[in-house]
Amino acid sequence: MITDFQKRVFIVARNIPRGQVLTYGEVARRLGDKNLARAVGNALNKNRDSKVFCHRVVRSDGRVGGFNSGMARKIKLLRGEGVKIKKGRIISPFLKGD
DNA sequence: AGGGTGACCCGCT
DNA sequence: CAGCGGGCCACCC
Repeated sequence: MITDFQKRVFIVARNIPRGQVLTYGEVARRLGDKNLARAVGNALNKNRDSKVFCHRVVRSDGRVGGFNSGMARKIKLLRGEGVKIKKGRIISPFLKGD
């Protein structure tokens, strides 16, 4: 059973353009509350059917974060979209590790 | 109703 | 860079 909250998270994740990433915190901000970041991860984790785009959601410190199907897979998907990942860190001007 | 969990975030040391 | 601690939230016993 998917909750209304999970639905909103899913919608935001789906709207992330290919080759681009958003942090859990940014997703939370889009939902209205910065502090939802933790709950966002929780939601994505439960939504196993949506594993297709949830890989575009990463941590604010530049690390990829987790993935229900394994983060190795997550990194592969991101690389496949042209996202640069160096030593486990995503290269993006929006993230700390740039 | 109350406590535990987790794909988090921020600040400080 | 690596820990630690506190805060926040939805969800599941």
